[in-house]
Amino acid sequence: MGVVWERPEPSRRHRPALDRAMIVAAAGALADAGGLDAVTLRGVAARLDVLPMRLYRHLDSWDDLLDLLADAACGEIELPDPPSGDWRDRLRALAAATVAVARRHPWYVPLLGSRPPYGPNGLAYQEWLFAALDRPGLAPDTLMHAANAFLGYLVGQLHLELLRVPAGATAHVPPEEQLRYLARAVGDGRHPALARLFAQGRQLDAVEAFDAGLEIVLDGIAGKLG
Amino acid sequence: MGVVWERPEPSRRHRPALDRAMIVAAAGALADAGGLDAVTLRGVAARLDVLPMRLYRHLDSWDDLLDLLADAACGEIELPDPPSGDWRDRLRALAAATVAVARRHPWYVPLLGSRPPYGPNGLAYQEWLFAALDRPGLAPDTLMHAANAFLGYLVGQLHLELLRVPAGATAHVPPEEQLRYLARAVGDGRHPALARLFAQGRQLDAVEAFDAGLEIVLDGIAGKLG
DNA sequence: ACCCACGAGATACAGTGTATCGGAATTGAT
DNA sequence: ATCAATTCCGATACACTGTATCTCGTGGGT
Repeated sequence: MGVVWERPEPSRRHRPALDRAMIVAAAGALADAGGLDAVTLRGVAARLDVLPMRLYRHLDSWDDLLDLLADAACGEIELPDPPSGDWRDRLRALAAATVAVARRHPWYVPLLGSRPPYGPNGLAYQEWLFAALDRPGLAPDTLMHAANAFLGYLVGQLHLELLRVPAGATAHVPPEEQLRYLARAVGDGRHPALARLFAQGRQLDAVEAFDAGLEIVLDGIAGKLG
Repeated sequence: MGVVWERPEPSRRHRPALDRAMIVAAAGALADAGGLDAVTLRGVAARLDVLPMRLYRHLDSWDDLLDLLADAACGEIELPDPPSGDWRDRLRALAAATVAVARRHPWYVPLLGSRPPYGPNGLAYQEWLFAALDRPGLAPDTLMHAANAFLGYLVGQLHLELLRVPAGATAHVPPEEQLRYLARAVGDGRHPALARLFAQGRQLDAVEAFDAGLEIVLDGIAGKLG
């Protein structure tokens, strides 16, 4: 146990108070640096210069941290206040604010699709969305369906976007080889439609694809809202 | 090391040949039983009555198994051959076949959103989708945007669906308490739109929500396809 | 001034995916 | 048919996860 003299002074009690916000901030920083895999209990604790088990004083479990992290990212989404324009403009603004955060924090995307959006920021987000679509006399079902289509597209497209850019986030397979494989696989004669597109050589730009899809969804919603 | 006599006879060589298909099948069975978390290298090996490291003869890494699993699930999606009806009918059929598999194998949803869809079945799926939308004279960009909107909605909505049904898949929080929390949180006066919907008491049915959203997206696509 | 209870600290455990290494079994060649 | 070579199985070990538990030093209440 060591002798008294060389034991560090118990200057505790003045330690930085360590609250949930600090923990989430540390986790977010780790995620920004190394992706979701990089955020680990011991990692967060180390970044806060604290022993791992101390985090359990503020978290019930690891999943709690993911929920907090997701809601924190959601809180970074800038909801225009007051909302302006017609519902199309408002939804466009909401989508833009959301993708901005998702592209800044790619780790937010899997969380967005896997954690219940019931934190304070998640609720505020939903409130804003429903308020943006609602209008006197609108049938509740129509409202929910429109909001759902919007959210569904948003979440899915963000996932797809993430799948495209590294073109194989799984391993250290160089994107170039991935392309060669695709060319080979698609050119086997049994994928004429894909081969045609592939021959076109037109790479699908992420932001263009997102915007075009969004307009499609908005058009569809417009059909229901009248 | 034990004596020779009590060492089991080396009757090997007649062992079941253990190929990728068996491994994927075992993994799928585990996932069906206990979710994606239940499929683990040692678990799969145990189910095949094989030592864990033997799987590495057929897999380069753990991620490989997830890719194989995703593509296997994708292969379960029944693509009507030949495709029939107009493009709307075809896309509806494709969506229906996809959700059928996703609801049968909930573990497929996260894979769908996180693994590149470039396996043989994934490519076949995409080929079918593009072929279903394509027509002579259609601009390639329009084709891609339509397919993208469709896929984006599909992937996202399936994720949302998964988020709704357990209403908190994260922990053993009883759905009832989750509801009580929501009622409290939404009724704080700062969420009037949500509160209104909540008061309506109308629960969002999964299949109804999916179908309604799909029609919205299809309407939007129709606007682009003319 | 005493006691008690709370929280920090360390260690330990059951898991995960993966690397490595010795030896057995199968294959190919002489 | 015998020997050499190669393949691949079996086991152990490692680094890493999240988490439980147990022991104290410490601070605050009476």
